[in-house]
Amino acid sequence: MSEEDIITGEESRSPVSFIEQIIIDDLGEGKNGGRVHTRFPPEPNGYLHIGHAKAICLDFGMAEKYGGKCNLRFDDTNPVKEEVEYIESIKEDIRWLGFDWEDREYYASDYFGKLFDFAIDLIKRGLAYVDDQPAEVISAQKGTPAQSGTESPYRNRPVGENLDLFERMNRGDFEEGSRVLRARIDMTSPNMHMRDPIIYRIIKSSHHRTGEKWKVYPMYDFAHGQSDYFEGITHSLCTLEFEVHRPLYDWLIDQLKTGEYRPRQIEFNRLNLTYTVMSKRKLLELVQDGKVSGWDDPRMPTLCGLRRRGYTPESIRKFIDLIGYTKYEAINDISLLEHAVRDDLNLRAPRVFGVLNPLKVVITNYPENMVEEVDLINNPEDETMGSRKVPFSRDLYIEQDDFMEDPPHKFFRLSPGSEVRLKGAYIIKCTGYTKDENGRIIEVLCTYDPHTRSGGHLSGKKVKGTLHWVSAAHALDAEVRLYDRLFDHEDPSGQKEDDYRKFLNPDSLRILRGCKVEPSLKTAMHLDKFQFQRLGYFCIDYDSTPDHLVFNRTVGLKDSWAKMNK
RNA sequence: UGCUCCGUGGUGUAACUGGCAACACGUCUGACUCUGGAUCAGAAAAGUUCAGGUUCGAGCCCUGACGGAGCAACCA
Repeated sequence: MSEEDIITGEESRSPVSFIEQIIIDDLGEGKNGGRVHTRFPPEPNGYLHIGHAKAICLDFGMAEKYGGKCNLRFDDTNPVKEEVEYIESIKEDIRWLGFDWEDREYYASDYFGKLFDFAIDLIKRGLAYVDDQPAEVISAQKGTPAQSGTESPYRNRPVGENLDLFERMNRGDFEEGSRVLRARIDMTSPNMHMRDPIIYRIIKSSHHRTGEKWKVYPMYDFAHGQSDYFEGITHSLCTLEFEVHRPLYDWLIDQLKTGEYRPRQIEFNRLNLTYTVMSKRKLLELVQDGKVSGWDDPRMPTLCGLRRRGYTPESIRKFIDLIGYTKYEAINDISLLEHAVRDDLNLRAPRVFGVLNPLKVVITNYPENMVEEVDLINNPEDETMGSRKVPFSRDLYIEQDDFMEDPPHKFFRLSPGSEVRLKGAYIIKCTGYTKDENGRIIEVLCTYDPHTRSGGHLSGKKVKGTLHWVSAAHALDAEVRLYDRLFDHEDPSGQKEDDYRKFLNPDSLRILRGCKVEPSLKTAMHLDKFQFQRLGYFCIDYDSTPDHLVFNRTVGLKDSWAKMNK
């Protein structure tokens, strides 16, 4: 595509989001010198989740696509809620997703000085004043959305007094909560945010970067737009709930700007997923209440949780690409996310044999001490991934579900008298089985046909089913963690009467021990991803060691047999 | 009861300055298969919240209803 095509978007028919269209139009009009500069502004008070990924992909994605830049800016204006701990995790997650802010790592706190000066300037221009009233009184005077507010008795305080008071607020002369600085706008505005919003409050906690230097800290509205302005941001993309803040954003920019350049705030819908909660507060509660093992519990929608679950950055980006950006709230089906990982892992995850619920199979006519190495394709979707050798012997394990004593009509697997293919090896026939004193089947007896080995001259023989298996003597023991959706209600937070915690799924984690996996997995590393053939995609958990393998199930394979039986 | 934003198959999104409502997920068939996966072929599924209006023609423009979301933190 030529540069012209990129700007007009005429080359590709693929539809663009309304935001991208705005960018294209702005570029076309030559606004802001034809620059595109975005920013991703997390508050360091929690871990990033997949909703943030939606913002990250937009912020970095638009910059990348239109030859611009995207800054990383920590919105650290509230020292009582923010912690350094989160900063590293946020950076790690953005990098993991595949984005790079280069040297542009900024902090709103970098601008505290300029912000303070701007506040002084507003005071001097009669556009800000110090209010001595307590929070409850100020709040009451704000009115309600349907009822206009009333003016503070301090609203017309002389400039000199405001200047003096504000300086002393910052010096620490006053207690927290005793005074605030307010912008002097319009108490009768139908927009609550324009009713003389508080722009500075006194906080005496130590700040993670500026220490004890400041005793007053700017509010979000007084920091965000100005930070955008200081950084030369052109498109400030945020979620829908900030829509009503936009008039204030613009008002402040109007007071600040000196030339033609101005940043523009545009809002898009946040990401909601079925069967999950997305608010930082709720995620924090789940962690603190021990409902999950931590921020990176594989059931969490956090990026670190998804990573541990076995999701790839590509699959997350693909998913976000699929759902789009609009101006109305939606709730996205988690099955689309699951589709995105399957689709990605299908192409890149090597296939292996793993038996979750082992059932012993003895091939009675197979020589007792013989071991054959059978050759197995690592990935039928990608022959460059080669093949591997897997040991085959007389005593094997297959999946318990793959044998039925008294099978229903369309059961293609093993049952008395039936024949199945052991994938990559032989066709076997079930000749009997034994039960324990409780009537549970503990062993299945089979015979094999030596001519049916894969690649052999009778290997073309048709059988209905193909099973995965492991050689009992060679198999490795493993623990497998099966995850299901954390909530059993589609929209756990949307139920007015019920707390979301009421919908926690009691079976969201099932731990299987004594699983058997093929020996090649001995050397697998943390987060390595595999397809356990016929079962699903699994990855190695952080808890795993070579002597105690632990797998997380990322997502199951589509299972039309299971569906038939529902 | 105020202001702002928004209503398109079950779900998420498309439809360029009005021109036969399209794609994906999901669902259901069938084919193929040494993964009941993948792949392939096909089907069902909305007439665009409703009512008027403008127009040869409206999902798109106008009016009015109805419905949903957001806004009353010294949070972001």
